[in-house]
Amino acid sequence: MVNDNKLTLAGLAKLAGVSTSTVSRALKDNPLIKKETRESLQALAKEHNFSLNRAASRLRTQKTNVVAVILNLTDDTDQSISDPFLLKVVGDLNQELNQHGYELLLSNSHMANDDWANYFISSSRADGIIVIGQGKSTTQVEQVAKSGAPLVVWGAPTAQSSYVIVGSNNDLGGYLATQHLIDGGCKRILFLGDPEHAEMSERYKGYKRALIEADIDSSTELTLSCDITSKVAYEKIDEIILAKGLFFDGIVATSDMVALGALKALKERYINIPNDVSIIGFDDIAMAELFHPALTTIKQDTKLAAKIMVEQLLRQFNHQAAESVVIDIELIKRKSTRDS
Amino acid sequence: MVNDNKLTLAGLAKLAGVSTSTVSRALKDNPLIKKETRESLQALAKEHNFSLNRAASRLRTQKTNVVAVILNLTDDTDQSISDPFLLKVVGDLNQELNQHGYELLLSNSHMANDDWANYFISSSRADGIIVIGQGKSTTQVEQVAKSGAPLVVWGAPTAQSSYVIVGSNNDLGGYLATQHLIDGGCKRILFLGDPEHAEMSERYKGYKRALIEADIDSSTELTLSCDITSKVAYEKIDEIILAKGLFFDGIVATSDMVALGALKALKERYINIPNDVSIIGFDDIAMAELFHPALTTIKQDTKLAAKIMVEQLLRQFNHQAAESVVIDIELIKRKSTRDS
DNA sequence: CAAAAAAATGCAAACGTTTGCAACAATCGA
DNA sequence: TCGATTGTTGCAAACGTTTGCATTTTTTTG
Repeated sequence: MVNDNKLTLAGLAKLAGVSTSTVSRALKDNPLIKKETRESLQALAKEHNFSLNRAASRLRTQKTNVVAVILNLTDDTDQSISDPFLLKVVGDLNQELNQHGYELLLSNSHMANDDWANYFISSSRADGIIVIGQGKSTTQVEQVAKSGAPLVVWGAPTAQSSYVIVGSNNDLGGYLATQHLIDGGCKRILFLGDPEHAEMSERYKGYKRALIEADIDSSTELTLSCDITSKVAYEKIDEIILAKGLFFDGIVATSDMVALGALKALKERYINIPNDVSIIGFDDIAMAELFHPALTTIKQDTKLAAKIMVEQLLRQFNHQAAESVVIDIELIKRKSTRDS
Repeated sequence: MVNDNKLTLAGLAKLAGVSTSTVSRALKDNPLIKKETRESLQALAKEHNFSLNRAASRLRTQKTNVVAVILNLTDDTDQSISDPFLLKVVGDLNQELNQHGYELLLSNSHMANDDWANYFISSSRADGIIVIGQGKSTTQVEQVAKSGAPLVVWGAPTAQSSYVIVGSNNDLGGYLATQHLIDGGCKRILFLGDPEHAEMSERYKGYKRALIEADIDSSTELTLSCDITSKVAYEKIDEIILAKGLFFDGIVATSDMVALGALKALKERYINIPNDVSIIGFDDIAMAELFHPALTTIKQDTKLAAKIMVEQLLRQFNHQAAESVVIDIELIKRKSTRDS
């Protein structure tokens, strides 16, 4: 069963008594080859379970059919590992890429090489790059963009960006989340997250806007900057209550993980959710509804996001114009907030 | 900045006034080349930020430096997406592979092609395969093994396996988990999971053994077969309580996600955890301690697992003997079980 | 100082595809 | 029946590296 010297196109050709060009074309179902020969060659290939040497064809065609997906983590913490949302995006991208005949080369920003365009594209490891998350610094991404390599990033779409960004309507998300709390009667609403982070800052804007429109306290005392992990969120909430007491009655968290960390801190103090404090998250990870109380959140549609990202990347492969796109979000009402 | 016709080895050679062989060797720091020329060529390469064409070198060397990682999902449900544990393993593998100069090509068992060895290895897309999860059917994996391709699978190690399996000591895990519940005073302990699944059945064995040793009810009435998702676990617990009432006082769940689904079902009925029912999970996902009560569980060391899997794969690359290895687990006591 | 040994570099042949072009075979129209 | 047209296949040159071997340069040695 194991044939040590693997079969090549030339080998198959000799077996069939035709030239390599014929076999090559036949296997790609090229109509240049007579239908019968095509079919018989395909059958022969299957019989000997032949498989094309991808290294060779990539060299010849200068196309890899691989897309590098880079998890752009914030430097300090292993956000990737603790945040199911990003990994869900990876999973959905994989699905979508496969459907278009591409494969997914997984990387993260902790890799040795910093010049992504060079490392992935010039070296012909991949045809394009998808970066998940803008992190705090965008220098690496901008470098890729400048190199002209096909690129799509998941983040906060802005009009003036020099590269294609696909992302949720974070501003609206922050707005709707905040408004939902207001509707439920919250008067002092905490923003919990990292306003330095591109996406999060959009959510922050929406939060601010909702507060101002409703003429509710929007003092900066209410914005609590913290990393996007449940652990840090937990600690932040814990220490601020210790320091100032329970001076708020609502929390807009920038991610479900953050919300869940906050939730834990509150529940440990026997604070009633949602009556004493309402909490709303962002993402709608699978676990959100498992918690008690089930987490109200702003859902990001990762399936659609993956579809669009791949589409925009393919457009670049084909030298068509690609554009940033904003994806609709949706308020998912559960039990961690009061009904309006 | 964008040089449309990329620089090749030959180009660099011409620039430096040497031969391609010299440049090739110099860039690999081959001591055959005089140290000074080596350094000057490396500097030149960096200056023009040259990067080797990987397709070409792969073709020439017949080595890809890529490892295919296949998420072996159970057919029906998207376990990958909902289960953070598997994705954590992927993340850790990525880290570990990178450290050894390999890249990670991500796939899942839903891909079109079923002949993994052919698709990944013969086609020289990758040098080896790591399969995460044995699922219910092992035919695909066995086919890879038979092909002789370098292979490591994450699952339930068994002595008589024809391929290398790395996995936790599931039997011991199940045993310790059950014993912990017994120590806490539980008398009727439910096993919640899928005994058909390789790893889970090992855990089941441990569970049984602990019960029998302690001379506690181990009737099959107490084993509840369910898929490895929180949703199904939730439904199962819900419906069994509806049908039979609360006839148990402990649950050994085969994964944290399953445990969390059960937890939710119980809490919705205001059943006290851990006093009315104690619950213990398996995996120790990041979220386990966020829940209320924080989930007691059996921790699987994914970092170590990744390290060992990669090590065993590299051994196969070097034609050294590789072997299945069992990884120690650890009981993490939290709040969903009573102290002994 | 010449010959031998050692060190440094270059030549050229692979690796396995793809594809423009040439060549041959079959069909057609007049 | 013979050119012209169309349909089918083969030739051979890339694609950009790596590497055994030959060749040149430098160093050593008697």
